[in-house]
Amino acid sequence: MTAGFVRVALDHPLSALYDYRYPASAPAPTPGMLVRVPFGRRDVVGLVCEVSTNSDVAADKLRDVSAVCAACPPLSAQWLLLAAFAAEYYQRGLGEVALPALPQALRDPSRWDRLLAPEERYRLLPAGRAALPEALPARAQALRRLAQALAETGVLDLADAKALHPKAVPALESWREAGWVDYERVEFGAAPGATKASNEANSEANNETSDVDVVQVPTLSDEQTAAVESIVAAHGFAPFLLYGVTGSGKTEVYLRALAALLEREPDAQALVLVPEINLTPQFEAAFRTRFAATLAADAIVTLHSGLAEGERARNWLAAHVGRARIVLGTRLAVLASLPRLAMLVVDEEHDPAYKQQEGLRYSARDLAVWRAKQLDVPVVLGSATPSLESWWQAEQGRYTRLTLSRRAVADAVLPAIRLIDLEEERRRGRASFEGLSGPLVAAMKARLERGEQSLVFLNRRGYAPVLSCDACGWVAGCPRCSAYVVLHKPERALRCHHCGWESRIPRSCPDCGNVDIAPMGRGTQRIEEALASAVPGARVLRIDADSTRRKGSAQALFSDVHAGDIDILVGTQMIAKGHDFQRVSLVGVLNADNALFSHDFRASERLFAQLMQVSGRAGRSGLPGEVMVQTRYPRHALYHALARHDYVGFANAQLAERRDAHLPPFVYQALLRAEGRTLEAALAFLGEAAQALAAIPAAERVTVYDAVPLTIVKVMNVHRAQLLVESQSRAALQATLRAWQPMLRTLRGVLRWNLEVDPLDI
DNA sequence: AGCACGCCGACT
DNA sequence: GTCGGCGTGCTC
Repeated sequence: MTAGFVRVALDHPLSALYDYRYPASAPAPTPGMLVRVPFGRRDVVGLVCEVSTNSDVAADKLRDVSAVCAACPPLSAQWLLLAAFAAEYYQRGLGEVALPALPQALRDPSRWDRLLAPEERYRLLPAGRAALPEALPARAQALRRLAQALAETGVLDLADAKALHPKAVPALESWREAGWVDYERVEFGAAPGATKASNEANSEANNETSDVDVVQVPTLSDEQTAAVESIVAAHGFAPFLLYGVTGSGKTEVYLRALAALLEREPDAQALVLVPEINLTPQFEAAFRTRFAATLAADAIVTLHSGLAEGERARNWLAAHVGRARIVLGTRLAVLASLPRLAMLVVDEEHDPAYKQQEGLRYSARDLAVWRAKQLDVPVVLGSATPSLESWWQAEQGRYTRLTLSRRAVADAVLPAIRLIDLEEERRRGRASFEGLSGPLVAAMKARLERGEQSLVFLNRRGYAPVLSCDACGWVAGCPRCSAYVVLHKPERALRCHHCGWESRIPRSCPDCGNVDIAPMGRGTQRIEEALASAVPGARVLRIDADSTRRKGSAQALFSDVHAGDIDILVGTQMIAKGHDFQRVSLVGVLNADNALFSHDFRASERLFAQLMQVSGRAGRSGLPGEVMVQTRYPRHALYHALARHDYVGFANAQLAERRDAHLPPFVYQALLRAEGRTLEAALAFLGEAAQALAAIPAAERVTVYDAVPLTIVKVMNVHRAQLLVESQSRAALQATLRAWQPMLRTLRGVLRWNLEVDPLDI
């Protein structure tokens, strides 16, 4: 006896939906429901996409839905359309898009009950915090454990309490009568981090995170006012490109526009995307402070991969049920379920971090624009250096451009940018020390004397990128990759940045026995070491992926900088983004030249954005800022534009070049990548793929390039090559790719392959 | 993607 | 004689 059939999407590479019988005893089926189904030999969670009274699948193959997640409201039809669009556009199966977009905890049926049940918990009140430690007899171990658990986080889940003490309930109830704790029952989906902030017992913890935000609301500049007014006045789909120089107060524009929206529409939700996890705490603090009076604390939630599974699921559910009004997150948040989404913001929209580089390779910025269009709502893309794609949209008038041309803080002007010609320094015999030129060292010393901070940017971590032998030319390479291994001095190791392989540093050359093997080139560790002697007395801190490996350590390191405990900060692009350093008045840029001559046509766009971004860290609070760029090509057009802060000139010149060279955004591209045991196998696969493509009718308007090895051909003993296809017509490219995939599946000889639409790295 | 089945080389 | 290598094929 069944009520009917459901077509279910599963996280599985085939695009097909799978039919299951739906039991009559279960609640009526609807699209968007989560179900547990048997699949092959295992049980998986699937998403109901269609409900039907019949099925074309043979009766002996059909199996039953084994459980229904009834407590979770179904995903909306609009969310299903978003998933379907992303699947189609990025050439994936619906299930491959929809299921990974859900929090992991929801994909585990054994956690459904706990996740979706109302949470019962006790909250420690200030009176209890003071009185409890005194009130408990020293012998009462179990009671003390309860009190301690309460004191740690301020709340204690009923289930956890029972695990700590068999008679926890009567104990907690007696504390409640004494006015020490409070009992609360929280509907599922509430965000615990958010409710915490509303409680005075935890207000200290809240203040700690808000050291960078300004509590009073700043006055807007004319340009900011105009930008806010345009956004607020928008109705329907309205894409804005908020082009604002670094420090011009783009965040303030977002805050005002969001405040106006949330006030006008009491149910509306907003999605705010930031490029990386490091930036969520400072945004969250700013948002919480600003909306403390108007929004319930649990109406602001964050979504990013740094959250624990449980918290991520609760935050996701808070958005899904509409309790969260503002969702602040990294790229994965663009796929959150937001039933009343009314505005989207993408901060630093040019940032490559918005592009997912594995699995479903989506652009969160592009999907944000799509969602805005689907829902007929405004979307604000903010950047000091917009992506050429977005800039071109604005040039054509498809996006409304809002310009903030001046820094927001009174007296804060854009920093002076000075190019230091390394060739000339050398010709004139001027002293340089370990890659730090004389003028840069002198400038850092001056900052140290004035009690100001310097920032040194070098996009290369480790001590030295190469270890080589002078005598025989041996170079330390990775045994598994076609790449040099990087010398890491503090860790006393050679490390491959592509596969993680590590070895001890050899004392002599393994080939010829020469003991004079020397590190070549410089990474952040070496610069950190050099700064200690170049600028005596300076407190130097390094921030890069190595120094922040431990969870949460990046936050701690950055707060040292904000607190003024650091004189010179050296680091990779991690230090370039978003941070509002108050005392930094000097930025030094080392070794940026290699990106000038990259074969990747986007390299100069990226470099320009990065240098503008890092330059923007200087002089934000009104101190005169200075940027020194060490280069061997001081006459390069990119540096010229940089020195004039001329994004517009740079962007228009780049666009002209792109147009002449038939490059994006004037063509649409896709990349087929293959991984084989040998390079020949990978290339052969791509060759056959190119032949197969020629047979597709829509491919008439598609250009296929020769298959080429990737720059790093071998990673983890796997050889990689790629094939670029492009077209002036997005539709033709899409149609071609769709017809191509089944052909690719019949080809053999390769370990793996994948298709990427709108690739960023070529 | 998992997870089976299946058909050939080096080991208790 | 088996343990196990990864090629091939299937999952409602």
